[in-house]
Amino acid sequence: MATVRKSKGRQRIEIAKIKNESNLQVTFSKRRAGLFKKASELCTLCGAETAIIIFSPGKKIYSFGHPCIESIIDRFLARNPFLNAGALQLFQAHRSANINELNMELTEVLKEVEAEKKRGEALDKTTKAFQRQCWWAAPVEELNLEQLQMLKVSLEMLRKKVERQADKLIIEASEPPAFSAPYSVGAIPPYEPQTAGFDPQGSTFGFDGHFF
Amino acid sequence: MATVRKSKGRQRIEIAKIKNESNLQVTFSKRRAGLFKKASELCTLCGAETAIIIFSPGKKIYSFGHPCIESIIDRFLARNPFLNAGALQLFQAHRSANINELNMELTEVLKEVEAEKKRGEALDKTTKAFQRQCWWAAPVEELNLEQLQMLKVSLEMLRKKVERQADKLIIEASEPPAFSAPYSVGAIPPYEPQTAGFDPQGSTFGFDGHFF
DNA sequence: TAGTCTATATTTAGATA
DNA sequence: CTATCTAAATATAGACT
Repeated sequence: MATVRKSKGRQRIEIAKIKNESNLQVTFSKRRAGLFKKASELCTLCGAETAIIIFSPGKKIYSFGHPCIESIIDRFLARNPFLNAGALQLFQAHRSANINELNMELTEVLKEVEAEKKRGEALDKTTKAFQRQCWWAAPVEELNLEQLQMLKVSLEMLRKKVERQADKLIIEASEPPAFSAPYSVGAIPPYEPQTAGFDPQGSTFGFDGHFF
Repeated sequence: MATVRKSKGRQRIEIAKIKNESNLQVTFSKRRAGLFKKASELCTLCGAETAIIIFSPGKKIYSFGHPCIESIIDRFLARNPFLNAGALQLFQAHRSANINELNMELTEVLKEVEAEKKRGEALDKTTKAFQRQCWWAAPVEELNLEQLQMLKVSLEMLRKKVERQADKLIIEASEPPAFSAPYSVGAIPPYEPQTAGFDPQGSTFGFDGHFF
């Protein structure tokens, strides 16, 4: 009697965009889980520090990080301050006057910081406690003078972002605020992936995922 | 005649820190490559956007990103502005006077930005060109009013970093500056991992990889 | 969307160059 | 560190719950 084959087993698939929407979803879930597991194992086996961020096709965000995703990102950014520095300068050439003004402001601010620091406040215990905290404190441990300057560059970048966004807001009505913070998979031992739901507010968020 | 077995094949290993330094290195290389490949496949198969950052046990940095690691990180941070916000407030409580001063400065700066923007400069073509650029431009496309405020928080954070690091520099001699920018695996089709060598300058960088 | 069950495709430990 | 080879360990496509 011919017993019906339950399954043909794993089939080979071409590495190309899956067209069947349902299959795509299932494959995404399974492979995302697999990827996180592999990352977790890499961390444990080799003592590596790993961060993974995934935006699903539906724009949901999933992340993994050990020992702490933010600290890893921070260190990455600190070492990678501005790949587009050349491009920025080009941009600045078009607005150099205003930018110079802003830069002077920035210098002022930094001077203030210097001044406050020079008042000689010793590092208090609170500071130390917080340096044990996660992302924003961690990289401080590693910053040297040069990296500090990168931070300064980052500061300038942020200002530009704010500035450019402000431009945007003039010509676009802004969306209603809604925020939910993504969670990260932090520790390894109890390996357990988590999801962060963040629903883009409709098509105003319509980002096609390609910049070039 | 007994033909010598060339290999016992893949052996099961315990998922725990590999003690043999040589094995650890080899396993790290192989599994890192495997992880990047899996990530690449996930992107292609499902149209996901993925960023991976790995710090090797030797503190070298490896990264993967599609379509662009910085844009993914930026979007992650924009949605994840400050998990430690509560902790920060505690910290601020100890220095509220000074912090308030700094915040006022910040407000000033932001006001300036507002003012400049209000001069009504239309977005020029240069701006648009640059918005097609990678990380620093990309997120601007997605920022709403609320996210803009997150940026402001980030700005404050950066200032604190600078400030705290300045404190550090008082009590520690700084290392000689040396910088090399990490590369990223950007596109998928020709899958090809890359390495970024960044040698920490000796034990002053001695970071044990754990914050807690 | 998340599990379960096959049967097979892929990855990779260990040895070696 | 990178590459290759082998055989065994894992991951996972497809079908179903």
